[in-house]
Amino acid sequence: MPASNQTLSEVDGLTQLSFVIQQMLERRVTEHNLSLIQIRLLGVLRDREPTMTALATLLGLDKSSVSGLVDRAQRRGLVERIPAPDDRRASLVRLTDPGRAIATEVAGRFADDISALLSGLPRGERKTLSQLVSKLLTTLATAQGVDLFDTASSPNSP
Amino acid sequence: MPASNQTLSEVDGLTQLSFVIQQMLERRVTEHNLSLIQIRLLGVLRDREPTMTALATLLGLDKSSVSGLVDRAQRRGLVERIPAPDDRRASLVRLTDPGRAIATEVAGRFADDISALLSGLPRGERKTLSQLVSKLLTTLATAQGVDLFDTASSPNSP
DNA sequence: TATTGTTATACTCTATAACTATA
DNA sequence: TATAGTTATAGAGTATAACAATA
Repeated sequence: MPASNQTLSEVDGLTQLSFVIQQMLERRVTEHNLSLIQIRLLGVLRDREPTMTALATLLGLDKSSVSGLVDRAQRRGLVERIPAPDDRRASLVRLTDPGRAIATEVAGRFADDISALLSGLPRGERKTLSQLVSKLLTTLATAQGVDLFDTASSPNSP
Repeated sequence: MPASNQTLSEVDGLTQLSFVIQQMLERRVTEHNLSLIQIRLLGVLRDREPTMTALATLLGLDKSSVSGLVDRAQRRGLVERIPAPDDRRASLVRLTDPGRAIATEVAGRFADDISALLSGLPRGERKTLSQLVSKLLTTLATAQGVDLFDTASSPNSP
């Protein structure tokens, strides 16, 4: 079933907004000579020390892809591999202090960008927008069983 | 200056919404075994026949990157290079009929996804959300001199 | 001389398949 | 046998630098 006529500009608005936000993130990430996937790696490690396999699941990648990803991040001193205490086959991946600093800084600057974007609206409208967006996301999460509070924002279920 | 306390959940909501929308697009694109940049290429060609250099500007890429991009799209029969009538150095890039069909289908399915997402809100709230989003984008465009009506959604100015 | 486009080269990111070390 | 992780290989996507053809 095709989209109805009346929703066309609603569709375009949300679409363009999502592109604007993604571009803001992209800009902050490239400021640190990182890629989106690299910052996503640092992001999921902020509150986890997963095995390579668990990391692959979190990021929605094959484990071989994660091997290379972690290799490159480790070469830059952003993460480290430590032996898993209970399984001699496995490694745990951990953020280093510099890695954590970068993750925090990028997240902060990006949040500031969004705040600045929102500051274009008066307080009341901002509140209304926020409520509607939350409702949209809640409805979607209910319909699809997605966990909105997982900061990984990965396209797969844990 | 860091973000104010009260805007935190506003920031998260918009951020998550943008990720949800990008994932919807990503899913529609991979259904056709294409990448985001390939569908963006087809998208900008829907109403243009640019030179390689102009295409590079539209997509925000180096011309050498566009050479490869167009090569691969051409190999799949989605675009074609035609000689520029006035300059024997230049080529114009044009969508083929199959390329246009795919661009139209992906755009349509994606628009339907957004419509479905929005259908989670009653009509009045949808209208309000749309107005607020438009206002946000208009304010941003005014501040930055961006053309919101350029479907390329490219991170650079024409 | 300057511009248009391609090519050579190098790197990141991704997946599949084969491998090793351990369980 | 099964699982955790790496490696080999292949391909897309990107940029820089060098180049040929044309302006």
